[in-house]
Amino acid sequence: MKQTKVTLGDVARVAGVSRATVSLVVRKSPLVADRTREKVEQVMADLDYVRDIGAARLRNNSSRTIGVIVPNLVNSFFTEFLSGVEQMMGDDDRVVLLANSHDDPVRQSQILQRFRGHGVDGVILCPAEGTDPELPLRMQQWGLPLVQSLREVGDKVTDYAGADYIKGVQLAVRHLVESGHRRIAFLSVFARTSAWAERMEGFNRAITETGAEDAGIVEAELSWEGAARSASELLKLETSPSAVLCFNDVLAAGLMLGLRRAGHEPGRDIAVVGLDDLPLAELTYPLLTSVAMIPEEIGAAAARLLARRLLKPDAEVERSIVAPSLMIRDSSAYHAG
Amino acid sequence: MKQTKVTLGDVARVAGVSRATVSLVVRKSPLVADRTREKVEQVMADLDYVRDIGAARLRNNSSRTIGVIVPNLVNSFFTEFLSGVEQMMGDDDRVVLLANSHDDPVRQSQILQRFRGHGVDGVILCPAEGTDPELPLRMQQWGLPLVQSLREVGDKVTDYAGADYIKGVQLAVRHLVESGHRRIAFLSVFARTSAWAERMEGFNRAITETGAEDAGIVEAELSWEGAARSASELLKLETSPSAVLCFNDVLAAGLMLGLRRAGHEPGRDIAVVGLDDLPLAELTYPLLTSVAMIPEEIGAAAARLLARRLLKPDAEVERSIVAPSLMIRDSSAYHAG
DNA sequence: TGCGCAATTTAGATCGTTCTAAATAGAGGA
DNA sequence: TCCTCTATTTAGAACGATCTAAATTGCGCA
Repeated sequence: MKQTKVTLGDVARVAGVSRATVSLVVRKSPLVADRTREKVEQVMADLDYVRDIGAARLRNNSSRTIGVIVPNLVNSFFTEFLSGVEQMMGDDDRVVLLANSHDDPVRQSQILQRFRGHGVDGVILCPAEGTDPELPLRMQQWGLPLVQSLREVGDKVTDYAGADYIKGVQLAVRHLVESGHRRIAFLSVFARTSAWAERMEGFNRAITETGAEDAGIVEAELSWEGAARSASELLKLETSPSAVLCFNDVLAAGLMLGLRRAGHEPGRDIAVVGLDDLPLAELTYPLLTSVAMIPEEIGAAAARLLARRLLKPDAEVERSIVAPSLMIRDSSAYHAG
Repeated sequence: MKQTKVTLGDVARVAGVSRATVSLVVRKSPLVADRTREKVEQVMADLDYVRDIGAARLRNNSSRTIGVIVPNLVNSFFTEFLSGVEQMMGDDDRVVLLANSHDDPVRQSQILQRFRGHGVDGVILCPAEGTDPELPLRMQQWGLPLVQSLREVGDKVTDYAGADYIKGVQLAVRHLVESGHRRIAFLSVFARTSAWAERMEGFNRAITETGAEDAGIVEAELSWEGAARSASELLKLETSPSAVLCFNDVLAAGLMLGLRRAGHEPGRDIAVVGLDDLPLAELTYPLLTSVAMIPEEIGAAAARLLARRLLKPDAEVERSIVAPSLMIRDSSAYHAG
């Protein structure tokens, strides 16, 4: 049933050369004569030879495999990110080991151990909430190249690919202010990640810069249901905000739902702005004004950073920050009242 | 910089036993004495030993790695599916190699070759449109266990995990008919996959069964923009359908958008029903009536099937079909007129 | 004390590839 | 013809685990 695998040795025997020569052909070495190469390639095709990358790695330490750890696969932000990584790595003939930490640092370390055992060449990590800031150092000691993305722990000790949320939040707030809004609330999340800190920083800066009023910060669970439930809390704020900026589009969409349930029409009675510009921003009603972060591009950038790091392990640490752009739609209108 | 890796031999030397014994401990064999086991485990912890799974596979042919190929990562149906696979495999201490075929059979074969080279234990495949029906046989010849999921090529020659779209479509149509709709159109897609065939079959059966009128079939590109563009075509049907059943929720959401752009209010002037019940079904306006397929569960089922197949390579072919359930919301109302 | 038997442990070959160091071939020059 | 290069090719030892088959240990009992 299970026929024996075709190995280098088989190819060598049939082609009448040594294993070493076939190995050179496989790796496209210029050392081998054209006639020999052609012959060997012919035999490889005839026998349907597939090089065993695991065995190769044992000798030369490159598995052409990288690991990616994301905190969830539900938010399409992460899956688009993943798509970017996978695309770029595939073009480079590398393969992606995927894992989901569920935002749990313990699970995350288990995954890293597994990845180590599989001999991945490097890791792209969006660190789980509560990740030990020492993790990057530990990984350095393991000799495991690391690129952080979307979130970051430690003090800029690794390569990093992300979006400029400070700028992104500023764009959103400026737009609201320019549309006439003065009292702006922020619908945030419980999780204390660098992604959270960055948005908070952006919000505070933007409020100062524009002279608008910080109408209060409400925290919700990171799901549309959580956001919908928080609508009442937002409506109860004694500042009665005329606009709510949301941590991301999932929250924004959920909030619009909750507002409508509470009898307030988003985009008319109260403005809602999201962050990330997920595809769903164009499917909600009213269409959601959001700040595009292009996660696919961030993923591709992370992949590029890792590829570079693998090539030059001692290169200087680099950061790749994708610029945000505001997508004005219908949810952010201002109606005096 | 890169310190040498800790190997079985290192552990053996420090613990004062042979490599073979350490190997037995690693594999939790009952053959080894308790005292020895404890000692070895202590040393493994002290030295931070990580077993090299690639090297192990070379000898025993199990990489504890499986490959998953999906046709895209944008539709959240596939990412939830993926999430189910990853979850189940992770619990089983296996790792997932992820790849995106972009619905291109050529790319798909390249990926399969890569997977072969990496020595995956098996593959979960959602075949790209236009996949050669012989593929499963070829993979069998390679000795590469295969579970198909969500789509299928060949004549039920492999294990398969999917949803019952025939039943799902029937549920949707019956619901529409019971609500008073008589003229029902179907918004389909260009791609001719088994997933397409199944829905068509379901639609035809349901029309016959309920005695409703097949108001026409319109095909669109599989994206919300494509669906939005197709709205005018649907509105031009001389049957003037009172309800449109859509291939999936992405199309349904896009269609609602297109209808509104054309001045028709979905859920009032014309009913819209989706399939899959993606999270976005609860974020659209009006809330989208849809048929839940629980992709995460399908993914888990696919993983279970593959695990079983790896355990018993000669077991009979098995199919695991998740039952659909109708989620009635606001988009499917009937307003006489 | 010596033997049989089960419980542990182990030496050494092996998986498929790459690397090192050296061998061989071929071409041109003296 | 013989020698020196350069261009190709190769034998054999790695890599880190597992497997096989055999060796060792220890215990109970005659």
